[in-house]
Amino acid sequence: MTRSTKSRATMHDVAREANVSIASVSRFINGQTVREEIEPRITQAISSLNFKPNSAGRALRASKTQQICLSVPDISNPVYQTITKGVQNILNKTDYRLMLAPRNLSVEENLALIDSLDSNYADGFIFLSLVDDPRIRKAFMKLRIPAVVIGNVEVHDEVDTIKVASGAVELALTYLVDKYGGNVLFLNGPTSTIPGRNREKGFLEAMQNRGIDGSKHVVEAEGFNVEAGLAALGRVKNISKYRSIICANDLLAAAALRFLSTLKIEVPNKIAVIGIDNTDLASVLSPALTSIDYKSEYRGELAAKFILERLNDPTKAYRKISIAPELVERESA
Amino acid sequence: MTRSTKSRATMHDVAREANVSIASVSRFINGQTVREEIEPRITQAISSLNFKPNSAGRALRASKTQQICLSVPDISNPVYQTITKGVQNILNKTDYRLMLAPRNLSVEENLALIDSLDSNYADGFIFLSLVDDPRIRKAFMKLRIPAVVIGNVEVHDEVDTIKVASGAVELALTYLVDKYGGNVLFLNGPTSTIPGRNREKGFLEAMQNRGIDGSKHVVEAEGFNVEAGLAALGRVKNISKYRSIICANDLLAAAALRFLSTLKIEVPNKIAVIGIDNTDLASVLSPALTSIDYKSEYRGELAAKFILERLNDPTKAYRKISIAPELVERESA
DNA sequence: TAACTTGCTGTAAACGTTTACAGTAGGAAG
DNA sequence: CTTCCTACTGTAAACGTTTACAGCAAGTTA
Repeated sequence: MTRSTKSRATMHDVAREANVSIASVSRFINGQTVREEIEPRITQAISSLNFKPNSAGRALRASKTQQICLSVPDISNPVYQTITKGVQNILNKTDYRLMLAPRNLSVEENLALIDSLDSNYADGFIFLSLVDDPRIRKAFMKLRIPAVVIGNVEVHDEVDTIKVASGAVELALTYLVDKYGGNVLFLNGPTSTIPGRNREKGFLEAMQNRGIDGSKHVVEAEGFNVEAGLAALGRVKNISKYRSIICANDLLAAAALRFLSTLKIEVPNKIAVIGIDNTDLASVLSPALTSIDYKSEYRGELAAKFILERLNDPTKAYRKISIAPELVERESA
Repeated sequence: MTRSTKSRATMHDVAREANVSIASVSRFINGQTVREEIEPRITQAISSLNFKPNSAGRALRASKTQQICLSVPDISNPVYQTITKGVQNILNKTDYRLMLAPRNLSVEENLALIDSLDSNYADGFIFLSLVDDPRIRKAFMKLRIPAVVIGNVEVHDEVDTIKVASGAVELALTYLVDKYGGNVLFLNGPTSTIPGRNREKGFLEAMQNRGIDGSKHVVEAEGFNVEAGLAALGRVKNISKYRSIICANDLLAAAALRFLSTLKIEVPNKIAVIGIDNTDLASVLSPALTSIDYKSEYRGELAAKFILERLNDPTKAYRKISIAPELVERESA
């Protein structure tokens, strides 16, 4: 059992076998009409030689790689998996391929990534970042391929952007206050990240609107993950004075559920918990997590659509989309 | 604010600016030694022209794309995310890029994927599949690039393979029987999949060894996910007669935890639960899930390493690795 | 009939690299 | 002095496509 070894057939071979010019073969493959008589000859030659067009040749000549680069900050966070899934949903229907950029990028690594896109290995770029930096802004200006930005990182105006409208925390707070009263703890992620800053701002404003100084009711985890969440909750003195907890993402909410379950504090009877993102995780946890839906799969789909549309028509006006978050009620609140 | 628009500098431009031949530029870029005098001239020209080598040109001439294609069946399953992460861990240290193939592939779509790899858009292929089929076997024979297979899908011998040694279920069963006695339910995924078949076989044999007919204690979910798991458990009559549940993966275990929590059956006091895969999910759930570690991140890393090593040295002997599963004790058992 | 138009064809020139090859300069060895 | 070697250089030919262009046959119009 040995793998076939003879070298690949090229378009020239197909042309010779079908007794037509290489140009006709190319045109046929790319869907242009050719003389009716030669069509079957080409088809036959292609299949008998098992010809597959060479991507590099195509890419070089046509300056199109048929690849889209997606950069997600952290593949361990289910929200990015869901976004990736959305992107795939769309790309898989086309003949574009998905390239996954490295994750966990520092500012410098982000710069290197954006820079490297100048090497023409992708036709479009979907960018997410937890961090914001003037240098990233600057690097984006030099980018020669169309880009879509998901999230609140600021770059220049000539990109499509997809944000989630502010007010997610307000939404959660309204729900909780109506149902359980005003005694609410906010479990945030690191404020060194964009979502951390925004969600904290959302919480403080929402509390402000109710005449409460929210800053005394915030605890900040060192990461958007379970471990950091548990550690942060451990620092809260007398947690049972709270009636509900808003968590800045679903992983932190999972931490809250574990923390409370360890203390035998019933959810939602004693303390209610609400997450943000509404990832797949929400319905996996027990009790199932009430969460603010950030429509991540949809945002991924939208990003992919925007890129494809712009590749089709580069003159299109740039779109700045804002998605409305929505509360999805399950068991935890 | 407008993106720079003039066309990219090529190696010719760099050569002209540095007043050397294009060959010298190429050699310098690829790390060969050049005359000491011209080195700074090239460096200077590259940075002043902001030159980045064109991937397509390189790929075409050198028949190397610097891309590895990874095919995972289902991005929603945390085990595949973890494998992906492992692959990234290794590739990100090199100048290879990661391509993510479409997910949820039927046999036909798998065939098309394997076939398409003939288009030279990737230098190597890491293959995982839930399904097995003689046609896949056949398609693999024609594959012209090195491949690594993760899992138990059978192809030809000229690939590196990474399996998990059988005995995972035996491991779980021994642990449970020792601790809680022999009253064990097995919550399996679909037996139309390779893991479903293997894990059921493992359970039946392990029970057999203890003189028990395991087949009466198996319930099969229609998918490896929470919803299917809940539905399957709903079909079990009088679940409280069991003292423990082995679940064929962590998602099914999450389903079990939710199911039991709804019925107010305490875990592990009344019924213990054990999962398989030991994904990130295990430590997110509450109670934290005891699970059989399949070392997915490591398997991903290994797969990437194998591919890279083979690309460096195609004559290397093919490796058939078997990883020993390991029980990781947490709270649920 | 002539002059256009339509619809297709093949030739040949790109696209931006890498690399085989021949050439050269300078030093070492005889 | 010649010969040989070492270490580098530039020229030019690939790699496999797409596509501008000119050519041609057949059909349409006047």
